[in-house]
Amino acid sequence: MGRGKIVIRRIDNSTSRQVTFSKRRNGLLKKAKELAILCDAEVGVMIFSSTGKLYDFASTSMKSVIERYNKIKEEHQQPENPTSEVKLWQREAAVLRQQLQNLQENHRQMMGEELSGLTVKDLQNLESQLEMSLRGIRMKKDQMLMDEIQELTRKGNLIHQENMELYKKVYGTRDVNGANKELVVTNGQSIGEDVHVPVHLQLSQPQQQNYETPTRATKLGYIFLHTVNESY
Amino acid sequence: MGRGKIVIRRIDNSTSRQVTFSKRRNGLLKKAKELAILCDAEVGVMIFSSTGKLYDFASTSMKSVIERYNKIKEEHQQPENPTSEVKLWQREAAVLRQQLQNLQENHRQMMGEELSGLTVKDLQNLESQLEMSLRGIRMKKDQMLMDEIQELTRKGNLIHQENMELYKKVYGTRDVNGANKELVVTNGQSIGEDVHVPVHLQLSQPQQQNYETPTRATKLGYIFLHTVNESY
DNA sequence: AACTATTTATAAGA
DNA sequence: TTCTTATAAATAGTT
Repeated sequence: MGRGKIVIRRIDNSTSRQVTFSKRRNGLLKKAKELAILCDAEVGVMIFSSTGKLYDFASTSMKSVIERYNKIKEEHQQPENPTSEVKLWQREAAVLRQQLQNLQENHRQMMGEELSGLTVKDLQNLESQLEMSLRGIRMKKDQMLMDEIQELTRKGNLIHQENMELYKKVYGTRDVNGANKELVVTNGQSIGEDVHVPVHLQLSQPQQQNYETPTRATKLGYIFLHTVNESY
Repeated sequence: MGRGKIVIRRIDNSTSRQVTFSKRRNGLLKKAKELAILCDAEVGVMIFSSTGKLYDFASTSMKSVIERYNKIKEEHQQPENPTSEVKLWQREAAVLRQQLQNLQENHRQMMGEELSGLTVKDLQNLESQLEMSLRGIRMKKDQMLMDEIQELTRKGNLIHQENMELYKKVYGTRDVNGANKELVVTNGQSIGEDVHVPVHLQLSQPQQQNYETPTRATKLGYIFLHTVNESY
């Protein structure tokens, strides 16, 4: 229900994720309220953002909802005494510390450190993973550079057109072409209306399989041209 | 969002109320799931129908959600908690949570995910890092495979020598060489005292720069041999 | 924080 | 309950 369809998986971009969180959180809370009113139901909703902030709604009170929940589940939520609260936090810290250690070990392995415990199979998996990451990162980087080039080209064209307009205003339309050359050839190179000539930009280490017998091609005198996007 | 607009007030007709409850309850639970996945949030929803039946969803577990809820509520109830031990542990948990988040972000980037916030420079650094890691991991993997080959060769030689000894004991020293040939040529290939012939083992994707004009080399009839270690 | 083109949810009817 | 369908509502992408 938006400009485009989305798949339900974690949103990578952290800004988008936050924006979506804010929108959908409000939507969820609103719908919870409506359900409670329309259908005479007791509803409780608790939402913790990834930064740990709490957003909640309860049609009656959260205490009541939780108690009713526990009653149905036939469990007991002990009313915290100070001693058990410390223990709670200690357990929390222990869990976090464990997660941190696991992730750190994983991270070190991805950095090519601490490989001693691994089997050949593990190493191969790691290798594949890094190759995949590398491909993604290079693609992203190249795309950014290409976008920048396109943007610069666009701006160049705008300025060029502006110059044309200005020229006409100054000199009229007589002999536009002749005098124009001096204006547009500013940097020893003309900025075309739109650059369609493919440029070989070797932004990343090329993968060998992307080149079909380059030696033969060059031997035959071909000029080996391709756009960056075709490298992947 | 239906055939007609409705006002949010208790639905009088009990059948309609029941039908609407069923539809909207499913909708609410679905949206709760989506929010949790899309935005990496911890979400808990509890719904009691007017007949007292419970429907719930928790992205992690309801126990965890309720505990976290109580934890946060107590934090706010007693901002000046006299037991500083609790605060100590809370701070510890906060620090750990922050470290975990940082590492997770870093890890995702190394996995080629969540690259949207990065500059070209960041991406280049990431790329170099991964290339370095990859080199280390490949070296380690190849070393392990080489070690295994060496170990197998060593064992092969030991067995070979053992066979020689046994042969001597059985047949004495007469005509050792002649009869020996039949014994050692077990697998169509002799296990030498020590294998000094370099073997081309393409254990990893070769880097193009490691090959000096291979086409020319093969054309000239050279057999392109090198040990694995020379690939790096 | 608004805007809107789309998708999604759902009210009503069968 | 379940399906269908017209319409309201939510929201993804954009500005």
